Amino acid sequence: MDNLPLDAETKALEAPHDHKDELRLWLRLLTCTTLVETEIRGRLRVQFEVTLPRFDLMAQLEKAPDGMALGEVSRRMMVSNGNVTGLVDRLVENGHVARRALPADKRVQVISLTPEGRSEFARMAIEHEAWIAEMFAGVSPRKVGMLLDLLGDLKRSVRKAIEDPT
Amino acid sequence: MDNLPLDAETKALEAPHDHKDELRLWLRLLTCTTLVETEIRGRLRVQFEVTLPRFDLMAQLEKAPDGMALGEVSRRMMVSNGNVTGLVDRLVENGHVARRALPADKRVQVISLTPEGRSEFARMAIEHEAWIAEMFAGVSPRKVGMLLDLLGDLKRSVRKAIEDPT
DNA sequence: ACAAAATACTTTGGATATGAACTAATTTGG
DNA sequence: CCAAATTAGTTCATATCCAAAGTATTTTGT
Repeated sequence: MDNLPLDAETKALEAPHDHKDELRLWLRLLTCTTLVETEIRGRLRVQFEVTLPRFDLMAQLEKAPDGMALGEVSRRMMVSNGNVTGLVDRLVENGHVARRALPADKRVQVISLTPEGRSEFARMAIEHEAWIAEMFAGVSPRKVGMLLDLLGDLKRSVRKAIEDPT
Repeated sequence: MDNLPLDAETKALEAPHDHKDELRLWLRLLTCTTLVETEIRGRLRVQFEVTLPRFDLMAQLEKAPDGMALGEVSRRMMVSNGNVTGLVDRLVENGHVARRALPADKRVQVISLTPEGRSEFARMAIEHEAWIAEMFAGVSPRKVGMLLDLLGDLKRSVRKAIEDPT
């Protein structure tokens, strides 16, 4: 009934683990993200009367002083084009963002922070960084470094699985 | 102009790092989560015509054979009460979930999977686990274990920061 | 007992989000 | 050149999502 040696060898070679740990890891990753995101969302709303998606969009623009095409924003934020259109509409309306058509290619809308948007973002970004530091304070710098590395591996793995036809 | 020894000691004692790594870690965490979430959402839609929030809710109910109060679902999913109300409405409508009032406390709505909901979820859960395994395949089991530990630390740190008045 | 506080959920109004269909502008192939 | 394909955004319908206000029910304090 039992031919243990063969089984053991098969086991060792074929790495039979059942992926429960991977599933647990995914759920834990999601929990961490949701916890941080919910807290940040609330603080941004209370202290700056801004939503998280708007803050994220402004953060993208801060890194591009010469402005950025909507499609580029959409790719970087990993959200749909239609989503960005609406987000930008509201940010233009409240004066944080300016949009201009590119003369060379009239399909392209380039957006950038207005001076008011830039200074408002600067205020928010300082607080935002402090909030993250506070929430991550219980993890040593060494462990933060390890997490950066390991999540880098994870990111590569996920991207590969998504892009490859398999 | 420079009293280096003092500065150096102060530096060492007061942990002078500037939290840039923590910020990078947060952004990387968010990227990983978004990548996985977007892919899972798409596959659930194409292969099972179900949305991710509905899948998540059904996953909660699967773990509670005797049903669960709406508030408990809301807490576990970390979403608002009103959100759950609408989600359950639609899941009841399509026959995956049943709701009943608790006789002992008429405020409480207990929901549970219907037989159809349970078998449909079983089909989806098998695929779902395989998708995660596929996406995480590039990370060794050892690193998966390390990530589980480190994200456990992170989760505790974030929870502490959120709950404590500081 | 019973008014006040707390609890469980629903409703409401507004902001995200998506995918698909659509419009306008540019590139490409022949 | 110019029709066909591509590209960049917008619009549309629908589904989340939240915070705040509202409703019904139960518990509490006295």
